[in-house]
Amino acid sequence: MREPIIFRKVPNIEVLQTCAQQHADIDAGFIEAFLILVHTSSELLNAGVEYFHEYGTSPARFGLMMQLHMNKEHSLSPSDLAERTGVTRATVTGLLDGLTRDGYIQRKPDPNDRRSQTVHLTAKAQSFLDGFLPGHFKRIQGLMENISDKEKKQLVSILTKILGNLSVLNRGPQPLSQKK
Amino acid sequence: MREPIIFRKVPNIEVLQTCAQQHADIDAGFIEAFLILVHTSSELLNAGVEYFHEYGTSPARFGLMMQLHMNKEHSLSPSDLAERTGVTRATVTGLLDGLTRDGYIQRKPDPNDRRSQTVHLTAKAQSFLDGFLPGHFKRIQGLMENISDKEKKQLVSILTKILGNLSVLNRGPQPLSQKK
DNA sequence: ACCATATTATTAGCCGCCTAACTATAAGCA
DNA sequence: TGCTTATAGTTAGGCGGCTAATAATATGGT
Repeated sequence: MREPIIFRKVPNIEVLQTCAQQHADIDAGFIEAFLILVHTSSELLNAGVEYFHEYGTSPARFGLMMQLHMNKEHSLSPSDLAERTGVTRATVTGLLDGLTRDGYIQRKPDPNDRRSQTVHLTAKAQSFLDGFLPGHFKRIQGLMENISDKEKKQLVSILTKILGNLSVLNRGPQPLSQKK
Repeated sequence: MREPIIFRKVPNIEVLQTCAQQHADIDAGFIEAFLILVHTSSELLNAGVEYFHEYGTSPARFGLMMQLHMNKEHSLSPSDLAERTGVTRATVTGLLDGLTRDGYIQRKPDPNDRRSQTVHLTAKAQSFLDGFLPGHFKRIQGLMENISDKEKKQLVSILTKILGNLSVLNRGPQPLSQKK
């Protein structure tokens, strides 16, 4: 089976780099580090997709089920799920359709708000998660465990710095009045 | 505009972690580092998607155009493009359809092999790339440039280690005979 | 020279993501 | 009270991934 691609294998790791070299004032080292970062993560995610697939599910579905699983009441509204997993409500609708069809969740009308619903895990989903989670965590741990504590700290610190750059860049030159 | 999501915002950064704590023999620190890695990269990619979008293109289309741009003959077959960008030929067909429709590339029959084609950048694509590339590289550099050389090396070394773990895991217990 | 096999591009259909538009309901205010 | 505005979920349609199947053409072995 071909590995799924989350975000281009690597956006042209050598190509981009060769090209970068033709531009003065660009340090190819930065570009390289960036590409390796993106590449590694994309490989991790691709492998994850395959792993989920072997267990008959997907990252998207798993995300929803985990949110329900971890919630006190074991139920949330579709809007909540969208908010917590970071996708649109439209996307959640589609995913819930599939999960319902396959018997992992159930939608019930919300007694307090007739626009709204509550989503519940079925017994099938519960037992799926019980079987799936230990291996899932072990797998992730296996991917990281020859990383020393010191390296772990370095990694987190560097990544945090990069994330910071991103949000500076995003919030960029903000409009002065943020009208509400 | 809502930020696009490449791979779930973060696969439930606290949720997964809280849950991991309930499993003995799992070090939540590893899970955390993993999630931050994936999260950072996903944010970088999401921001990238937006940036490409502002310029009327997408990472996928950019990838193809770059391959053509960097190639000596300034042309490649769809199969080659698929191979180099790491997506299926079917995906390339679709992307080329769009790029053709919008006037960035042209398909020509391959004189040597009647199954095959050669894909060429148009003048429009050339001038698009000329205008786009410098800012593109500068943007990436801006995301990385408060990372010291030492940190850059640490980052690359750690990521390489993780990549290594992945390929060990993938090639896992290999069948003894690799039948061609 | 021929037939089996491989390769090229395309198609059809699914998934997960998006935006935009719609319906129904709730909430807030004049 | 009734009108306006906001919110919940769905739908429709597009994009970029994928697999599997297809037609046309090359290639290789006997």
